[in-house]
Amino acid sequence: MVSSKDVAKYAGVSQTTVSRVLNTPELVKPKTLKKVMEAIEQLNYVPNDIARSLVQQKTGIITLISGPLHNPFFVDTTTEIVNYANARGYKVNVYFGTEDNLETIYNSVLETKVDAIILSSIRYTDPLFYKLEKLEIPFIMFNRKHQENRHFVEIDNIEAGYLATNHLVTLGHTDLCWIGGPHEMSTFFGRYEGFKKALVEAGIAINTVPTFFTNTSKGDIKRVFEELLLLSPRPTAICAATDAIAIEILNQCLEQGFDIPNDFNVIGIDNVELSKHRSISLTTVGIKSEKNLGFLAIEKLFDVMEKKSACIQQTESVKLFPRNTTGKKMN
Amino acid sequence: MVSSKDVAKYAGVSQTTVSRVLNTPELVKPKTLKKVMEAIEQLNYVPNDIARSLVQQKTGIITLISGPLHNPFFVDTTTEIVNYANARGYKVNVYFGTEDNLETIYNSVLETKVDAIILSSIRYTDPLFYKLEKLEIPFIMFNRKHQENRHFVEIDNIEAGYLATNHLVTLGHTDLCWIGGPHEMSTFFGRYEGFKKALVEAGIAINTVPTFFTNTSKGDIKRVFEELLLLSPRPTAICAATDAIAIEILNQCLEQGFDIPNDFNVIGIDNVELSKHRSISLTTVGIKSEKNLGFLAIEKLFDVMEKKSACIQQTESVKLFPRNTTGKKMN
DNA sequence: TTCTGAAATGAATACGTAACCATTAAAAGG
DNA sequence: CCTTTTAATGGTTACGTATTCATTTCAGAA
Repeated sequence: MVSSKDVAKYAGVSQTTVSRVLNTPELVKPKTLKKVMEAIEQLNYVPNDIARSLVQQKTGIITLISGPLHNPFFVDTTTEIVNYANARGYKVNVYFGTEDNLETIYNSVLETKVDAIILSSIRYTDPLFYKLEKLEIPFIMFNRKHQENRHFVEIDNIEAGYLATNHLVTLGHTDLCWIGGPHEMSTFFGRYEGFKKALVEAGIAINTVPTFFTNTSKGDIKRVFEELLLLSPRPTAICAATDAIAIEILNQCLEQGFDIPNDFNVIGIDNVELSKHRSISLTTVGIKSEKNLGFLAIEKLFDVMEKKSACIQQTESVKLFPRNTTGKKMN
Repeated sequence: MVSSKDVAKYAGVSQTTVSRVLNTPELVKPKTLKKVMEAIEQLNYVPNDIARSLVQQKTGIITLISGPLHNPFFVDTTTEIVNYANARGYKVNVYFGTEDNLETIYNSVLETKVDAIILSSIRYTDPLFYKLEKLEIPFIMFNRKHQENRHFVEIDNIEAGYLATNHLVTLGHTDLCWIGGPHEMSTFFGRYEGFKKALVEAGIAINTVPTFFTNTSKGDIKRVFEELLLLSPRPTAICAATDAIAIEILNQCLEQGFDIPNDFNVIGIDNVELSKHRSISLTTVGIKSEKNLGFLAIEKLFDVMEKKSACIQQTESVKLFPRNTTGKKMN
């Protein structure tokens, strides 16, 4: 491998000068500059970014721990995060966390020198949070947040759950049901709180309403839907905690020959890009901002990296996006 | 930052011994081992992977240059590639290439020390290929290939185009049309060749068949669809070069109030996960293997990294996946 | 007890760069 | 022409690890 020393020797200058040519060319005489540039060209020299990282104590890498891409929410956020970071000259180490591999990922990440970390997969009481704080590098959580209430960008989950549920109530549904995920995640917890709040307001007794707290894999949701079909009275409206769940419920409904929204109303939360596709056209609740949560988070993360902010605590307001999976209840 | 030297001092041993504790613990006396382990614990020492990379000349990083995730094909492949590499202990630097940023990405990648590169965005005559060969690190292209015909995993694009077209012909369609992308990409080129081959066999004159070669952004496809609606005779069957195109065509059809498959038959190529969703249920042609192209490629890349293979040249066979966007032509 | 070989440890160095400090060359001022 | 600045360059070191080679320690055999 050809190093800056080789270039220096070839050009008849010191390694220091070669370094200067690359980093502060205005400090080197035009004639020497040319000489060195030619040597670089001749020898096909490429600076070693690892060595640079070592001496500068900065890697130019950001770690992203995302949820899996079969959840369309993470398709949207990963896109924004990676593209934004790249545009700012950073590389992005991407991980897709699931139940199984999360511990492994955390260990790997904690042993890797990076300039910042952005993650979504954290649980409300996750000990990882404290390890991240110990690392003393900027980090931010998007979507989910931690009980310590620091370093996060989220949507107003309670309001989101409330708006979604309220929409169904307003359409005349009284037989609702809830399909959510584990309450160790702040998103599922908050959205369910909103669900209950809307039920109370509507005068519906919470204990009469079927609720499912499930893992969010296809198989799990399929099982939930099968259970749901056995309920009596059968719900006419399904409130899903995320678009990902809602979209898989749609899949199951169609699979079984049901008609949406006539047999079931379905509403989600997140307003993912895919929900806008005319084949899906999912009614949902999502962030008011034009930018998605991933974008907002990475933007804020850079603020922290540049010391413009110290600690991010941001909750974005939400609104309803009515589409074709919900409609006035027929009798 | 606490280094192995600090640990050494604290434990009263040499830095060499600390290094041994981490890498070859069987070579160090149990008593010393314990002493050092405790020091590591006490000082909260984490090895610096950058320094390690520098001395070992290997980074544990693989670069992935993928297409954008709004193309569902890359959702599937990115998932497999990242997860496989992670499982094998590698980190993955992810880039999403588009027309605009590809040059920038290439430059960044060429200046970054990594252990291997996997990419899909290459053009048939892309000079990048030669630069990659010069780097002398393992690399592989998936989906698209380069004119040099080395280092790739692809599907049989000609056969794919042929099967898709033939399916429409068999259903009784005579007014076909083709929507593809720029022919500098081997995928689009090959699939169109298959399209023509099937037309010839069906006795349809190629010059009577409308063809669109477009960029694959939503806006571009919308424009194409609007043009298509003005054609006379209006095509009854649309052959899209990729599922991504097909799915956006579906979106446009529904947007305009058309019914699928009655007003238009639509077929894609790639058999992406999303095409299986019941709301989409896209007829398509895809790889016969259970594994997707991304998985096959990353697997092969590891073979190369481990010197099990020198140069990959793999073309996977394909088959038809009939679903609900095509059907017998009604009169 | 002494010798021999293996086991355990340490000292020095390399990896390739940027940064700091020292030095030389050139330009400006009297 | 000499002095004083300023521009341009070079020598040396630090970053934190793994590796190579040399040295010490120790157990077992003679």
